[in-house]
Amino acid sequence: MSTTQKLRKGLLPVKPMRDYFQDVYDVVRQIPAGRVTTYGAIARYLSLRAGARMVGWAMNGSHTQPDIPAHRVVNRLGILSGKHFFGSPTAMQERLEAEGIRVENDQIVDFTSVLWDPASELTV
DNA sequence: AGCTTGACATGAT
DNA sequence: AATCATGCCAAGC
Repeated sequence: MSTTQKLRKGLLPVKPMRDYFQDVYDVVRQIPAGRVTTYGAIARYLSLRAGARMVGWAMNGSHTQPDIPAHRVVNRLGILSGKHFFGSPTAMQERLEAEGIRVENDQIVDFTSVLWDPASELTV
């Protein structure tokens, strides 16, 4: 059970806020290559009251953690909203394409078929 | 010590 | 159907 989930159930007295950043990273790390997920999906899976925006904020710190495939997280429309935060404007797209995901005009082609929803794919 | 601003999402208009 | 408005919470200013 994640730290956030424990907190929600009252199993933890307080939640150091950085911790749900870790939860987010843990989920992101589990995204299979060639699949993507959304900020909202992660937020829902972790029962984050904070919502999707905080997931995005969490990802802001992901560059410190090397093993985070941040390029596999996009917004609910399949748009590469975070590409601006990669080294080059095309880095995110190139990484996705390297995994077999087609990207057209900053948007993932056939988005729904590559979508990986942790709530349904990751057994809870 | 407020006020604005987000790698978002959803409900209301 | 397509905007507009709001919730969420942390940081920057």
